[in-house]
Order: sequence, then C-alpha cells, then structure tokens
Amino acid sequence: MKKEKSNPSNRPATMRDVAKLAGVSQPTVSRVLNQSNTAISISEETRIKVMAAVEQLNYRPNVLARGLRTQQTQMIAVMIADISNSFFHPIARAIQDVARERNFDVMIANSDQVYSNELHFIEAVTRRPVDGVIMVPIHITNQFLGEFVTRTNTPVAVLGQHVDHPLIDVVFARDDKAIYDATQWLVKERGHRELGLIGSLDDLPPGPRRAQAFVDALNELQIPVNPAHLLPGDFTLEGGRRAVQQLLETTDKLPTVLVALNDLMAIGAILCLQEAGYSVPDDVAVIGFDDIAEATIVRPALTTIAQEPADIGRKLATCLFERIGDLAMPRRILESPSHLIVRDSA
Amino acid sequence: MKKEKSNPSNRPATMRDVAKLAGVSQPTVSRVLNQSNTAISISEETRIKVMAAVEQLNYRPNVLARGLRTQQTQMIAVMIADISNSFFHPIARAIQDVARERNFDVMIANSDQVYSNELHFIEAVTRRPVDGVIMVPIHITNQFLGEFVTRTNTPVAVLGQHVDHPLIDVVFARDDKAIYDATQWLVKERGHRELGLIGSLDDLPPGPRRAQAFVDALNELQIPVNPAHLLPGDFTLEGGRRAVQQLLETTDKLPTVLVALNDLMAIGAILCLQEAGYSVPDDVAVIGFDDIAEATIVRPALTTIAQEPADIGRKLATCLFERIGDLAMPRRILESPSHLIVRDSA
DNA sequence: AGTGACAATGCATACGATTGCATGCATAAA
DNA sequence: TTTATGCATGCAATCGTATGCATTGTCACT
Repeated sequence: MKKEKSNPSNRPATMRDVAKLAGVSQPTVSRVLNQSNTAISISEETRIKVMAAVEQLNYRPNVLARGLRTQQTQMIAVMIADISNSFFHPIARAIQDVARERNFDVMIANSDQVYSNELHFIEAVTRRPVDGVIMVPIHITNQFLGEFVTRTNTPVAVLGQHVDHPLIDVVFARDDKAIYDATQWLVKERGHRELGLIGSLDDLPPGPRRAQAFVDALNELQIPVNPAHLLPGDFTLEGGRRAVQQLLETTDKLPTVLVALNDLMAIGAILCLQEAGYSVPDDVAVIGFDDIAEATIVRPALTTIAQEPADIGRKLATCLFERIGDLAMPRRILESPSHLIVRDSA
Repeated sequence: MKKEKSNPSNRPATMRDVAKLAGVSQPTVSRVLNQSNTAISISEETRIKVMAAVEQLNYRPNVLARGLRTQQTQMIAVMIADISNSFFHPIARAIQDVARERNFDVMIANSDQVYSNELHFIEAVTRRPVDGVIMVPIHITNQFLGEFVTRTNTPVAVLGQHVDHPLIDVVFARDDKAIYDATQWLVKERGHRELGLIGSLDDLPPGPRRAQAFVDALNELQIPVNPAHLLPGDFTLEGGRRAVQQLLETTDKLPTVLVALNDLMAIGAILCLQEAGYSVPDDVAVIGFDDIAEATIVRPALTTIAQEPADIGRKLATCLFERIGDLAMPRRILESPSHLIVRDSA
C-alpha cells in the first residue's frame, strides 16, 4: 500500500483506454476519430464499437499530444493593447467568433501598452507554439517582430502598424486620413481656428501618425499651431485628464477645440475640463477617435471618428486563418472604414 | 529536388540540437536547464558549454512537449462573463499579474453570459489540459462543473457562486449583505418608500441572490414592494435600458429610486430615463453595484456599492495557485470587501 | 590494494497522439 | 486452384521533453 489508489484511474481517458475497451488497436481509434482524413477506410462495425467506447469513457483527444505530433496546436494567441479600452472588446469578440468556427482556441493577453508585457507575450508564444498570432504592437520594433516570425514561422496579423514581412498581414483604418478630414471639418464647417491636440508627435503609436495628420491638415489650411496646445497622451482615460491639467497649467489661452487621438483620452479631457469649471463644447469642444461604448455615456455625448472594431477583428482573424491554411499566401494590407459621427461635444 | 530545403532548419531549435552542438546528451541539456531540481549535479564545464549552445541557437523549451511529459502545462484558463463589463478588467489584470510571478501563461476567454460559450469553454479546457481554471459561471450548473473537476482533476476557483466540491475554491463579495444594507440606507437615510429593482428574482446569477436581499430588506422595514417595479435585467447596458422602457410602458407611477444589480444596468437606466425626459436623481434616483470605471463618467456620477475587483482577482489567482501546488489543500471560501460610495445619482 | 560513496553523465522509456508501411484476409479475375 | 487487388487493421516510429536507472570515473578511507 505504497500509493493510494482509491481511484481506479483518476485521469482523463486516453486513446489506449478507448482501444482496449473497444478491442482494437490504438491507431484504429485515431483513424475512426479523424475520419475526415480521406482514403482511409474503417469498417462500420469497428467504427460503432469505437464510438461506443469513446462515449462510455467520455474520451476527449488531448490537444497537447496531437499538437506535438502534428505541429499544429489549433490555437491562436491575441495580444491587445489595453483591456480597459472598449475599442478592443468587439475586436476580441469577433476574433473569438471566427476562431470558434474553425475549432480554434484563443488565448487573449493584455499588454497594457507596457513594453515588458509585449516581450513576455512574444516569449510566451515562442515557448508555447501557436498556429498564429494577432497583435497590436505598441513598443515592440518591427524588426523584433519580424525576427520572431522568421524564427518560428508563425503567421501574424497586426493591427494598425505597417510591418514588412512575408508572413505578416496588416489591418489598419486610414486613421491619418480620418484625422486629417476631421481636422479640416472642424475648421471649415465649425470655424475653429485654435485647435489643440491630445496625443503628440513623439508618443506611442499610433500617436505620431495621427498627430502628423492633424498638423498636416492645419498647415494645409495655413492655420498656425500653438506648440503649447500639443499635449502628450498615452491613450488612457487618465492620460486625457493629465493632458488637460498640463494645458491648464501651461497656458491661459485655451484652444477652442481639442482633438484627442482616441475616445478614452477625449472622455478624460471632458471630465477634467468640466471639473475645472469649463463647459464642453461651449468653452472647449472635444472630438475623439474610435466611437467606443462610453462615447454615448459621457455628457455631452462625444463627437468622434467611428471605427468598426468588429470588422477589424473579423478581418484580422480571417486573414490570419487564410495564412495558417497557406503560408505562401501573398501578403495583404487591409483597410477598415471609419467615418465621422457628430454628437454634442464638438 | 523534391522538397525545398533553402532553410537549413527552418524550425525552432530543440534540445537535441543544443545537445549536439554542445557535445553532450539531450538529457544533460534538460538537467542543465532545470537546475532548480535539487540533488542533480552538473559540472560547471558542461553547464557552460550547454548554456553557450542554448544562447547560440536561441533555444526555448517547448512547453507543449514538457507539458505532455510532466502533465503540467504551466497555463491556467480564465473565463469571464462579459468582456464589455469593466468590472472584469481589473480582475483579469490581477490574475495575469499573479500568474506572471509564477511563470504561468493565462488563457482568457469571454462567455458573454451565453450558455453555449460556457460549455465550449469547459470542452476546450478538457481537450487542452490546463493546470487550473478560474471562472464566473452563469448558466453552467454546479453539478456539471463538479463533474468536469472530478473527471479531470483540475483545480477551479469560482467567482461569486457557491460550488461544493473539494477541488473548487470560491471568492465572493457578500453582495447580498451589501444590497441589503444599501436598500435599508436608501429607506432610512434617504427616505425612499417606492423602490424599484433592475435584475429580478428569476434572472441569471447573481441576480436572484441580490434581488432576494433587496426584498428581504424591504420586508424587514415593512415597506411594500410593487411587483411592477421589479424589472428583469441581464447585467448589460442594454438590459438596463430595456428595464426602464418596460417600467415606463407598464406603470405610470414611477418608483423614487431604482436599485440596479450592477453598474452597467444602472448606467443604461440613467441614460434611458434622461432620454425619456426624467431627471436623475430628482425624479428617479439610481444606485448601482460594482463601481466600474464608467460610474464616474456618467452624469450624474453613479452612487454605487464598490467592489474591489483587483482584490478579487488576486484572491482567485492565489487561491488557485495554492491548490495547484497542493491538491489536498482544504477548501476555501474567501470574502472580498464591498462598501457604499455615495455620489450624485442617489 | 580493495572497497564504498558520490559526482557526472548516458541510455532507454514514457507522455498521448498521428502516420508510413506492412500484413492478413476476402473477393475477383485468370 | 492460383494470383492479383483492395479493404481493414496492426506495428513501429515520431513529435520534444523529463526522469528512473545504469554506468563510468574519481577520490577517500580502511
């Protein structure tokens, strides 16, 4: 009585167990279960015996073992940039939907826009191979990402960032164009001449690209840009508050409108402005980017550039699965639409 | 030239590769890398050779293979009930933090409170074994969950639901007590005598438990409950709106305060009331539960019962890891604090 | 010098599945 | 009756790692 063996076999049933119970060999069980494999014939009799045994033992194939043998894990990994940013929720949901259709599991990770978390994620997916990766890189360099891909041969779909690699597909939103148009709209249709920006030229992606579009639009219209009105922003709610605080401290001439590079910052800015006694949009108008759920909660309701995160998620996922199906697939750069939604904040 | 072999070895390096390069056997490499294993001695010389080879080949252990051998995957799975509910974000974050400390990977799934998604999740973690599971069960029966656990011997930590099983630990928030107290506070301190409820007795967990506390509190105070003021609610923003719509359609005598069983529904209710021309809290006050980020975004700012999701997540995770370390650990039922936060909506 | 202890390492096997190849059998063709 | 054909199945190797056991060499001690 060295080991307690009260449980006859307190572990999930294996193929061997099924085989023994059905009175066939273990490979036969495998063939019955993977009947989809063409050109393999199994007698109806043994198929029934095997299925009965499977049923009786409540057998489920061990995906780990299968993955080791086939080098395919039936799993993709997703790294989003900020789980607190509602923008990513429909994306995650859409990805899970597409994955479900193909019987893939999804492993979601959240980088919180922190570099070490991004590195850890890459480390994790090289140690635990997955069939594909979807990610929103913020700090990670394209080169580093490229090296991961060539080293592991893992297809990757990236959101927002252009990465030049034959195994990496990209989905983006022409956000620069959208910001450019929105900025011009603020000037031409709304008559603003003092515009501020939250999320500056030297911040995290996609900051610089969008900020540049903002600056370009104003240059085009020959509207001067007040450097004190270019605020940094880290794409969080708190970041939006901080930007406005900095604005209030460093200048007494407020812009008439603030262009925030995402909704979270826009909302933070609105809250902070209101707490400081300013009226939005009368004293300072605010416009955001993304059209997240909170945009209709905040008062005044947020004028913003809507993206279609569900569409983005679906594009990312289908792109990825197509490449998983055929590594040689030509590289794709997909565009997801965006459009201005005018509510009350600007 | 049957196969293209342009890449000398276009696949991640294995232990065998490292062994060959270092001129030792594969088990030796394994021992060098798992040096933590006590009582195994490796000469400094070979250790250096091996580490050099590891470095040169950029070797990373394959967690799949290791998991197959050791029956430990270094991975836990988390199923949250609604990724759009901010309440779960700090929970997920805390779990990831704790897991990171222990070098575990986390696989997050989102059930969206849909039964089939819950089933799919259980199916996924029985096919792809994990070392532990954290979940927020909504539809799944305790019995089904218990069967999964006994079948697979997987430790589980559950949020909010009492499940009686030696391998299942529970973290909850005494939400019934909190609702009870808040209800009494609304009556005694705020003078309300017409109270409504969003999230009724026969809804999803944790609805019934909290609803019962609401009813109990009023019975205790001998305040009558108007059945037309007991609204169903599915714990989503939309659900809150629908509840108010139903209320407006079915009765013309509005309650003076609405107790929503979570913040998302409370916010939905506020928005819907305002759109219908009512003032919050003057016409109808609203109180929520959770204290999610949006509670301070909505106007009027939401009076609510605050939970501590980060604490909950930490408790769930540490509980789980303790049990992973020792399956025989006595079963624990942990309580996480909650307290009323009075803002402007009630 | 003989013996035992211990350090350092290799050999072989196992984890749970897939898959190329071989084999046995029944049936059809010669 | 003999030979060819194809269906149904078993055998054995393999994926990458961990580990019990055996083996070798070194050293100290009697």
